[in-house]
Amino acid sequence: MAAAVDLTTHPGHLARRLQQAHYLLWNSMVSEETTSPQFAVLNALVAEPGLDQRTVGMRVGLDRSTIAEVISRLIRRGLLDKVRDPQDGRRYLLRLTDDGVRTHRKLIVRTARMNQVFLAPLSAEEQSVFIDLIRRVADSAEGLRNPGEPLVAQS
Amino acid sequence: MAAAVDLTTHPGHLARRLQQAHYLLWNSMVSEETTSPQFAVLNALVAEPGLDQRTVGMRVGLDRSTIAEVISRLIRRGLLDKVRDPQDGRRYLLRLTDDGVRTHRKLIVRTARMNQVFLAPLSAEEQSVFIDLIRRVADSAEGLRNPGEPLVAQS
DNA sequence: CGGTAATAGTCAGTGCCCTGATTAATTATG
DNA sequence: CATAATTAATCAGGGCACTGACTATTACCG
Repeated sequence: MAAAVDLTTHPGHLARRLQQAHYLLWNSMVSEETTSPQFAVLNALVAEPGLDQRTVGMRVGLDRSTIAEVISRLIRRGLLDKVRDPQDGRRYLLRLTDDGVRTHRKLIVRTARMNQVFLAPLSAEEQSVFIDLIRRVADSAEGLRNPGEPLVAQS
Repeated sequence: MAAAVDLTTHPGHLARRLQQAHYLLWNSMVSEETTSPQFAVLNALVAEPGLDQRTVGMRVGLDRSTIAEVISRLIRRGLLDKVRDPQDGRRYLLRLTDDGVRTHRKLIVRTARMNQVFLAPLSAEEQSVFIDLIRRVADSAEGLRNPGEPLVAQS
C-alpha cells in the first residue's frame, strides 16, 4: 500500500517553496546582482553603521559562517568596508561605502514593489494576518535552539 | 539620514527565516541524515513509483539540477534505484529500495510530531489559515515564472 | 528518410545555509 | 600575573537552489 503524505499540508515544505518563489521573484523584480540576504546586510548597516560581523548576522538571521561569506562578497563588490576594532582586536567593524549606500537606496523602491506583487493574491487583511502568523512561527522556532537535550523523542 | 527598512514586515525576509527555522527543527526532531527535500522525493515515489527524474522534481518543487543532486545522494545511500526507461532512452525511472521505503515510513511519524511543534505557537484556526495563506502565496508566485518580458518595471 | 526542434539529464559556476574544528584575541580566575 | 574560559572570525565539508551551456535521445515535419 502507498502510505504517502500530503506535503501541501506540511508547513516546512510550504516554507521552502515560498522561499524559492521569493528568490525567483527577487531575481526578476529587484536585482540579479544583489541577493535578498545581501540587501538585509546592507539595510542593517544603514540602520546601525559600524556593527561587527557577528551582530549583523544576528540582526538579519544568519550564522557566523554564512554572514562571513555574504560580507566577503559585498566587500569584493566594493559595497562594504571592514576594519579591525581598535578596542577589541577580535572584531571587524563594518561600514557601507558610498556605493553601498547608493545600492541600498536604489533597491528599497524595488523591494517595496516586489512585496506588493508577492502578496497580491491576498487581501489587505489577509496580508497583515500572514505577516503576523509567519513572524510568530519563525520567532518561536528560533527560540527553540539548543535546549541542551535533543528534541528527538526516543522511540 | 538613516533610511533603513523594517525587514520584519517583508514577507521574503520572513520566508527565509521561516525556512531556516524549519531546517533546524527538522535536524533536531526528524533526522540528521535525511533532509526535508530528500523526504519529499521519497514521499513522491511512494505515491507514484517509477516516476522519472524531471517529474519528481515538478512534484516536489525542485529544478532539474537540484533534483539530480538530491537523487544522486539518495542513490549513494541506497534508498533509491534508477534505471533507463526502455520506452524512452532519455528518461531514468526511479524506484525506492526496501531501505528507502523503511526510511520513509520511519520519518512520517517524526515529521508529524515536528509539524505540531512548528505550528504550536498558533491556535488550531490560525494553523489552517496559515497553511492556506502560505500555499496561496507560493502557488501564485510559482505561476509568475518566465512571462516573456522581465518583470522589472523600467524607471 | 533526413534534418530540425523539443526533451531528459549532466556539468560548471555562483550563492545561501549549517556544523564542527581551529586560530587569535580578550576576559575571568586562581 | 599566568592559566583557563570565552568570544570573533576563519576554514573544511556537506547539502540545497538557481542559471546557462552541453550531450544524448526522441519527436516532428517536409
